Amino acid sequence: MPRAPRDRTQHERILRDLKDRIVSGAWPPGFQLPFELKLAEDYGVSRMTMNKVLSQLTREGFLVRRRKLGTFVATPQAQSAVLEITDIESEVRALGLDYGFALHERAIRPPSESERREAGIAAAEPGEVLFLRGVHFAGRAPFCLETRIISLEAAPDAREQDFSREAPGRWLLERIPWTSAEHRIRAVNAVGATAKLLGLDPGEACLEVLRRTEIAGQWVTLVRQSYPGSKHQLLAQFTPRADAG
Amino acid sequence: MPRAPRDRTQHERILRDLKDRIVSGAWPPGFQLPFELKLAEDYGVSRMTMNKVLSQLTREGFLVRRRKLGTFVATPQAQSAVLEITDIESEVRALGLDYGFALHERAIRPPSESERREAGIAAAEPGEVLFLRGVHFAGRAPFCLETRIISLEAAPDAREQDFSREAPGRWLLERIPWTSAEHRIRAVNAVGATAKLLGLDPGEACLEVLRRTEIAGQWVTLVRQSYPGSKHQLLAQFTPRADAG
DNA sequence: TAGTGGTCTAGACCACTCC
DNA sequence: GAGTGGTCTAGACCACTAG
Repeated sequence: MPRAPRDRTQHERILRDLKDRIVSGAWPPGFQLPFELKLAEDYGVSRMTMNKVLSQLTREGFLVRRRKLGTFVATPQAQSAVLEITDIESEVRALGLDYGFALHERAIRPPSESERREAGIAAAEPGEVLFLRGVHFAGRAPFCLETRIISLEAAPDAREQDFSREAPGRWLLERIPWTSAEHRIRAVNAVGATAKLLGLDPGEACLEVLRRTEIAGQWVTLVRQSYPGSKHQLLAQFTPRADAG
Repeated sequence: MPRAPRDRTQHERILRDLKDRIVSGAWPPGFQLPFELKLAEDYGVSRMTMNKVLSQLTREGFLVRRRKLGTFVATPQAQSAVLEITDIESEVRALGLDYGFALHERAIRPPSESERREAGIAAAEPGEVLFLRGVHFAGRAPFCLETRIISLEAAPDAREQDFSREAPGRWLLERIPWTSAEHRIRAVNAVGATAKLLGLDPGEACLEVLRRTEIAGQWVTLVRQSYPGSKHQLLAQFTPRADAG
């Protein structure tokens, strides 16, 4: 056939076709596909186009390719979920609620011992950090308690910034290009100030997200966000696998 | 220059170079790149190779491309973390601990109302599900309480399977190719059977992961995993953005 | 209408790996 | 050595969109 009838592009149509065969089980794990050149002929495209499709399916984890041996349907192993975490203001507004932020503490000081450890700051580094603590509101209800330190070396402009109304997360997001970060997610019992600021009874379960962001190996910010456990849940959407990048 | 000296491939070398410029801030958000053809000439490659690089950076969220206008450095917005979730046995063994699984309940029955709702089973569907509840052990300590239902339509072999020793997660993972799934992560206070099976005092915080897996639109399994909050945390590694797939 | 990105081709050379 | 995937080229046409 010379050309596809109603598909957007050639490789899209082939991609869909191959995925269908794999997820339907018609091509089970371990199945050997025809060789690249043969597939290209079968689908009536050039080898380059076929290669594009097969490369993408390999990146996505559907296929395994080995020189001289051929192309095989992969055995599913690791599952990678993509956890989308927008800034909290967007999250609250997406719920159709008014958003607000109230700053409770602000200080410029050297990082504490535990902060050094968690942010990965070398003991030799003499710099100061901007410490912030505040509450995000959804409507009139506390939505999230945020405790954060910001590297004044990575973000010197933060020193002059007034975060009494604007949450630091979005401010940073718009200015600092981050390259990597790390999440730790755990459940804790709310105690003391955390419980009080979130309007919880002591002992209620909280979802705690600890995020460390860095740019090119240097830490930018370390933030701990506590959500009332009963009122919040993180959503993660699965994809077959992350690409190698 | 006719050819690169010591880089694996042309597009790898260009990819690295462009990423460096973006994350270093030399090309800030909003910066307009030279046109594709110009870049290809500058780097001494064909337009196809250059396009491959620019397409990948666009998929990864570093760039935004618009016909007629040009190519621009993207403003970072949504952060997507890749949450790697291996099966629990691997997780436990990675900690250097012995792994064990103990099945507490097993039943074949129609899904309950709430299970229907959470798994997305149409009321019309008459099928039965395999219900399982068991505890994963790390050494002698309870590591995770798992409550699961499996679609006997999607996985008919599960009916004959004895899960008294082997956890159903890995069994499924090796047999059923999944196409998508969804996570809900929240914190709850342990009560009743959950607390007892995990060896917790009532009221202690638990991390609860609810996962729904499907293949080609049909649900396969719905599982609720409860971890003692104080002893477990999820780790998520950041990447700049997920590709569109 | 003109210029950009989006896609595709036919052919080529190389690298790896099994035989 | 032979056959596979990995990469690259030079050129082409198309689709979208700003002006």
